[in-house]
Amino acid sequence: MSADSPWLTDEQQRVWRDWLQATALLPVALHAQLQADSDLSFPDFEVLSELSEVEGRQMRVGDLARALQWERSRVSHHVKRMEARGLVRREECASDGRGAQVVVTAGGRRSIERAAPGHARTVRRLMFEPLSAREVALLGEVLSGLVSRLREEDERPR
Amino acid sequence: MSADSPWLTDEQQRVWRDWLQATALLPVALHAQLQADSDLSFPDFEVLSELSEVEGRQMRVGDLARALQWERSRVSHHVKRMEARGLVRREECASDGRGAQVVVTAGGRRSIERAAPGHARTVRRLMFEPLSAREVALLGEVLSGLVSRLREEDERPR
DNA sequence: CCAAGATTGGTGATGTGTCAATCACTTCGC
DNA sequence: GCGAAGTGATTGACACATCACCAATCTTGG
Repeated sequence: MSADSPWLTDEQQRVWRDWLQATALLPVALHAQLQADSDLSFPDFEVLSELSEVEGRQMRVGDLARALQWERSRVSHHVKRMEARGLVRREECASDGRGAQVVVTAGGRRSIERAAPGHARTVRRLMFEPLSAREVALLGEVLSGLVSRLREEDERPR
Repeated sequence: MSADSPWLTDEQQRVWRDWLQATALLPVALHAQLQADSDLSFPDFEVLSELSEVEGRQMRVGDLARALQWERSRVSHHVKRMEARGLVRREECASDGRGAQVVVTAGGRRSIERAAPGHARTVRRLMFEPLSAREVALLGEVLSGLVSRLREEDERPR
């Protein structure tokens, strides 16, 4: 698979491997930190972060899905598990009978407050502090280009 | 969570979001391409790639795990599923009674041969071709630094 | 008003990944 | 040789993600 078709140059090959490695290992590191400081998984943390940023610490399922860029059903499943662990609560929505509000519980709030500082520190330590300002800027450009290509790709009728 | 503790600068915030986005969307794009050309998932593809590179297209479970940097049990589960779909076969190992060889079947070989060119094209198109040589080089440096920090992190007694 | 269609959220099935435990075999120290 | 420890691989339980589908509700054109 390396000689027959034009695969990747050696350098590209190295970069690609490192990309795969990094994208595999970073979640592991973040998960480990979250577990050390709290009982949250990374997805739990994302949900609670999003909810914590709004007035009342609650949000409709669909809005949460849009904010996180998750599928609705993923939110639904995940919220169910989080509810079972007492991190959030579901409430009926007054204005729309179909709707559901996801509300952070006191326990959920405690968890994310315990987890957040270490999480921030870990992201900074692993990802940003070792980079120069120029590197951060360039990485940003590369990633934002990549993201926009990936979004097009995603929209694309197949 | 943004004002109280020193979280991330606005720029870092943006880069971080794009990182998360990119690492979420790229697998989706690769998966879509693989499904279009073959019946393989990305992990299937990784397994078959690794196996295809060695003499006899077969490997011990543990060696496969090391090559892919997967947990043994992940390999075991995954190989079982692939075996059910006729992509690989397990064989007893002659030299070590505990061991098992994972062998690519004819069907597995057909699948990866159908999938590989499109996969390579997709990686190049999305990841590399839009980047300048300098960007590739810099991305490479950033990633390899990140990977080595993550590896240390992973070793670290906790 | 009301039937048709869209939207919201949830469910079950399936595939995937981790962890802890287990089983079978090998190796090592005596 | 032989028991203890180590190693290779599998398993089961669970967390997570996606997909296809469904029920309830809302909205809208006639």
